[in-house]
Amino acid sequence: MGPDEFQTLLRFFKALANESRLKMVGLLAGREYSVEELAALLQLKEPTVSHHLSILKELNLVQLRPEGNTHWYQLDREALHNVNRSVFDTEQIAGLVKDVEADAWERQVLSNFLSGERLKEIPASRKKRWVILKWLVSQFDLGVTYPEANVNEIIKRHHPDCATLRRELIGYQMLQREHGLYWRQPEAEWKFA
Amino acid sequence: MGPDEFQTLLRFFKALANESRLKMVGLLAGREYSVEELAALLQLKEPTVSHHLSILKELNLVQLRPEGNTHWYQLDREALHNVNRSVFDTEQIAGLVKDVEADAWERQVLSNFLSGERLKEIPASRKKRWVILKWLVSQFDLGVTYPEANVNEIIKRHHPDCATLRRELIGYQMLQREHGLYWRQPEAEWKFA
DNA sequence: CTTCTAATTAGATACAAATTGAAATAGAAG
DNA sequence: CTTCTATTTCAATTTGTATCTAATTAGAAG
Repeated sequence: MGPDEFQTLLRFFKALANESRLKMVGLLAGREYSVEELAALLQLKEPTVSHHLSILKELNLVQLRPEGNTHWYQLDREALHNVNRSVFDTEQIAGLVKDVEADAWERQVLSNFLSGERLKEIPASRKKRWVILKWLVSQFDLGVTYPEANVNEIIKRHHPDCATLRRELIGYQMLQREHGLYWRQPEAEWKFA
Repeated sequence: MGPDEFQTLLRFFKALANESRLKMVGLLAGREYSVEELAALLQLKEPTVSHHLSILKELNLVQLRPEGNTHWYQLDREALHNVNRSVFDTEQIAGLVKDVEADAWERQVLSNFLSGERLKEIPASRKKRWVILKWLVSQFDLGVTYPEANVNEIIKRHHPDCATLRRELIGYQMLQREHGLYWRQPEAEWKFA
């Protein structure tokens, strides 16, 4: 389900999210009504009813049968049923929002805490610290072993407190240490908890 | 389905008839999100997201799982499914509007053309004339035979043109005539066409 | 206890939609 | 052709809702 269908679905909900229109759908499910009759039943003026009917008509929810001056409207059950199926197949709901960028939040955290290559401060909350550390560890190359002095130097390019950040990287197992040598771990090995 | 359920249904449509909320439902169908994350993903401020979530929450469309300061929300598929069933069973839709008075239009026609017991004018359109004649024939008693002079007299209480009205009553077979005597027909015998 | 973080609530503003009276249109009737 | 009726279109008003900033609450961490 793509963005087009999302907009269609949205228009459908907007159409039925109105007391007068929802009542009209209920009435028209029973039998045909003219604009005049609907206006009387719903206590509205004809122009108002006509406006609502045009909205339902655009979505093919109602059908029009002209007879002289009178326009008879009735519900198109088939159209209603089609929308039903496409809406409430819960498997598809998740696909509605393909256009929402999945990592927007992480990019926002980065842009909040970074000033160019410089880390303005270390986030206090674990969730955000995680995002920053992911970025920080990407400054190291995979498959390369670094002596501690080298690690500190790289971190200091971005923030003065290299001790804390190094400890955090180890804690989340983004960086691994053995015999005073450090190397970057693949993402699968990181531990959030 | 009574008026309460109608209002619930209406609130449901209103809840989903909003681009931000519909996207949220789509996202939350996939996994849990915090308010902060949703705000970033949808490019909204946290208070706005909070407001939308409260609307979805009132309808039990989403569930809240607090964890420290973070509030994790996710979709309640069950609730969504329940609404689905109650909505699109088209047999029930007609019942939604029990509260709409079925004869509101006819009563309006009567009040437009009557001034007390007096008929202000004879409606030109067939639909409305039918309503007026139904009322007029109710002035006669069932099972009683009236001579023409008597019929005219009764009609003249409401409108001077008793000839036209008498002819119309006969035409629609609301009144029956034989050998100069008239009597009222039961409603089943009337002919609209 | 104080500080910080995430979420909610309150108040204000701006945008979108519902409703209506008046005017225009299309068809029926005289 | 003119008149009348039902509907629709148009313009203007009102109502309602989404969104924001600022202030408040509840929980965590120092």
